[in-house]
Amino acid sequence: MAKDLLPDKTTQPAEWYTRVIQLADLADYGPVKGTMIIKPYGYAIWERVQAAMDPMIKQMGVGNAYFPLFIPMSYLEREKSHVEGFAPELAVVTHGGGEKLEESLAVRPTSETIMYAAFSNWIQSWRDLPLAINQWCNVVRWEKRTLPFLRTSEFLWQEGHTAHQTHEEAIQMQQGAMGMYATIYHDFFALDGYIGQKSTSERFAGADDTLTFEMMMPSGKALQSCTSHDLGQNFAKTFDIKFQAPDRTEAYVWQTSWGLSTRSIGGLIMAHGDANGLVLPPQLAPIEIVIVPVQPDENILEYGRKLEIQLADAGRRVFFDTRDDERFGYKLNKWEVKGVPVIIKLGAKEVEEQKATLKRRDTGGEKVASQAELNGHIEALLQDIQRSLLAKSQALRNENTREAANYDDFKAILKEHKGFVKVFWNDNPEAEAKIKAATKATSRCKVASGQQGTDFFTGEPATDVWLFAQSY
RNA sequence: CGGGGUGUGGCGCAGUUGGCUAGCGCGCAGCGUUCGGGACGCUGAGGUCGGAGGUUCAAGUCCUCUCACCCCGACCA
Repeated sequence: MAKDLLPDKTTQPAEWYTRVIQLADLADYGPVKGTMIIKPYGYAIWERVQAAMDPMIKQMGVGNAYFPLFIPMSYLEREKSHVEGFAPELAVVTHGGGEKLEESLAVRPTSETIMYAAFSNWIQSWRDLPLAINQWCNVVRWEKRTLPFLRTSEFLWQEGHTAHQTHEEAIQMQQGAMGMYATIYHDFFALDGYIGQKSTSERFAGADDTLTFEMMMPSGKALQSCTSHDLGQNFAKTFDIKFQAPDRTEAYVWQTSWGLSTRSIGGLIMAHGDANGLVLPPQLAPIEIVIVPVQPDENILEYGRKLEIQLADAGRRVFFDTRDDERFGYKLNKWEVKGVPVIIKLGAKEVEEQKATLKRRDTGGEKVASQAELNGHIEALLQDIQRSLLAKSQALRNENTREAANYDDFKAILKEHKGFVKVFWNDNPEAEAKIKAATKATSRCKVASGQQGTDFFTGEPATDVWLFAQSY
């Protein structure tokens, strides 16, 4: 086992995390603070995410486009709360071609403003709606404290931006996007969390309403894993995005925006990783199966090549590790740290019996399959790994969700366990600031409303149920 | 931005009250022996000590300035 190579995950989570990223060859640090070089193995995971999500985005009627990296400062300044939210973390270009620029340019922290200035020109009639654009790109937010994938100064994401005739249609889009994200997290990342609304102080700068997907990490901290915003008509009014309706009246559009970033990979590493390194869900694994020969023996190699072809023909992402300068044990550890879901061990025994020994990464369990049954076994095994990783994630979430009736309970739970604390609460920024100062926890999302209860902080009647947690 | 810490081959580190040619482990290259859970031997390549200035016969080591990075907080997908 590779245990010795890694710091302990529970007692040294930060060291474990950064070390796994290095050992699994996912990423390296860039020369500028907070930047990272995503290496081919790490980027391949992102490509799997893109391959899964891009068709879903298109299915929602959203087309891919590309908008410029540079945004005139005046654009950002048009929407007041938007610029207030992003100003502290902007990277600004002041010089170009050796000369000081007339107007400084922000490196996009998100693309609402530059897109909506264009939307304003593109939208005249109700026939131009809905307008639905997505872009896969990088954005820059000058973060004070950074960690690879989880919080980097530059990160990759997709951002969807839509404009609609009615508020109902916009809300449907907002919810549709969040539904897609939930599917991606469930079915591909094998991660579960809670979907809900953000509080006044946590919502996106410029949005009327923000939906979020909040996941629990093994450390007891929550990770905001993606968001989907109902922008109302805030940007429509500042960017003058109007259309003429069939009844000849003029109206502002209703807008949404939604994004999922490479932070998701950070969540994946934290949530599924173990003492031996990365554990990848098969759906996102660049390599699903690696075949490792016990010895560089020609009979074994020949048999391995046969299995490799057999699996590749069945559509599996398989890699046959034929390096002859690394020994068997070394290779096993190498691939385990990299989180490959299934390792096939091949030795003289397997060749003779025309079998294969399959070892699953998540549990470490082994079984033997004949060559004839191999494809079926692999298929079932990959599905089972995917399923049980999701179940594990759900169990972690459930075990770390506790209810508190009052502020004392609340503080006691956070102190003892961290995790999510479920409470009745009336959304109130001042109260939230006080709670945060005292406990480091903030509201993560509202998960229910229309119930009967008592605000855990003020003791007043409340109808909304919220989750609080410390967050990454 | 506040508190703490670290800068010496690719990585991890040692280097004493200043003293000779700056070491060790891992990794890397070549050759050989090995090969069912991180093998071993031999040979070899690779650093001018974060940077600048200073003290001294002599600086990795002392002084001044400076830069970078890491960890802990406040800000955040």
